[in-house]
Amino acid sequence: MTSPTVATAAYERASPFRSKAERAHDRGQKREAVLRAAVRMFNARGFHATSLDDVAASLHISKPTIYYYLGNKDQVLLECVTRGLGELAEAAERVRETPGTGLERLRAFLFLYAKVNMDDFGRCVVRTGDECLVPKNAERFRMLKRRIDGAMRALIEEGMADGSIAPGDVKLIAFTLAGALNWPARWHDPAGPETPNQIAEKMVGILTAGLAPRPAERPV
Amino acid sequence: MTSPTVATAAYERASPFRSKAERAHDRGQKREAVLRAAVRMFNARGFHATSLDDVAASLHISKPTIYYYLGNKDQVLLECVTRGLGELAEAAERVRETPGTGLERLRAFLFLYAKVNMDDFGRCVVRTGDECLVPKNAERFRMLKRRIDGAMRALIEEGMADGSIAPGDVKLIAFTLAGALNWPARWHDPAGPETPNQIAEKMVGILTAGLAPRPAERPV
DNA sequence: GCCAATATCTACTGACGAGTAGATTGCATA
DNA sequence: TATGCAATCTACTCGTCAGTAGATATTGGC
Repeated sequence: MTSPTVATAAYERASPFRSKAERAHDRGQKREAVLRAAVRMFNARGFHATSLDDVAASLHISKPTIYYYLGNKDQVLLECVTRGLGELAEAAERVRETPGTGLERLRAFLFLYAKVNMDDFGRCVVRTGDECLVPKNAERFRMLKRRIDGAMRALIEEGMADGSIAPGDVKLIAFTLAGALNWPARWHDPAGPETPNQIAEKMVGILTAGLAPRPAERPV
Repeated sequence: MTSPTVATAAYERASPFRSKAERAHDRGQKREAVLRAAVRMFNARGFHATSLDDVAASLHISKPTIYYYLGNKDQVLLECVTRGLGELAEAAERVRETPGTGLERLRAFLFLYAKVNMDDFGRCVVRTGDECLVPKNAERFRMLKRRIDGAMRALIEEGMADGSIAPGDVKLIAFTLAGALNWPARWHDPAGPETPNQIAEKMVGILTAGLAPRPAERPV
């Protein structure tokens, strides 16, 4: 954690005296470590059941250090969910450049969406209710979630327009897909046998195809 | 709440003196009211963020009265989720007598499952994590959930066996379906325009058919 | 009219946990 | 080498809340 990782000459790298840039980098690393410890514990025990003393203890530091790096408990949670939602927004961004039909693009998004939800910050988004945050932060949280939902609906509409998705209630379809792909945030065990990739792939397949069997592809 | 509802002669019914049965009935009603108030508040604010003092205040009673009727906070929560899981078990039971293909029977179950999840106790099941309960109760909670999951998987397997459901990973299909149908516990607003019946119906349709359009039914 | 059971309250204890004050240490640069 | 900034700690305050002790009606049965 204290070893410099920015590009420096060898003799500098061995020196115990850190440059300004190195110290800033260190600081960033520590901030990151604190955030990660917090989100893991929030996910494992729930936000209200997690005390900042516990989080601090897991890193062998004291509570004021958390306040030094991240601020109060509410800000910690806000940053966690903002990270998660940022990852989802990035997924939406990446899909914007994906070619293909509406369905193909939606599938690409759903796949990334599912994977984020099996990661620390994504899981936190799913597991956190508005009621955990103070009103001002909760408003921001809702706003960011609405944006993701909007991206998903846009893809669904696109698919309906080009005929690659069957017509239907767009809002309810979005909620159904989101619900199905959020759920792994509750049950997925990173130590389990199946990787997030495999799970995401299969789930997207199930949602695309539906339960009822499809007639075999007919040659044209 | 104090009016007797068991069958009694008219003069008895007007009497301010209640019979043993009537008093027992009253007591049951009160117990029920306390449980309902608790589950509503748990759902609205989360378990940890809800104090029993708040629950008591919402009924214009005092905290010890809750202990008198229901026991400690953990027991209250356990009873809430046990109720919800009881409703789901009842749904599974009812489907056992439903005729039809595996898919038809599964659809019937999913429909009831979705509706329970938009009800007070069902919502509580979804919103409650194992980590909210003391270990002993959490174990019981998990066991009851496993039973519901087992019922769903059995129906899926039945459908695969009779060809009404496309073959696939049974466990993951069950999780996908459960996730999608659990999600309304988070977003559904009973005061909203759509009834639980309508929502449940549409969601089951989406999951059965899948996103991709199906070729029009071909006449044999 | 008295006893026991039922139902409910007020008023407390004890623990836990968020958040802060202020001291301390160590490095960095003038 | 003195000064100031960065990083971290110990030791508190204060509020909240689960859970309890024990008092106080009310009422039914004898």
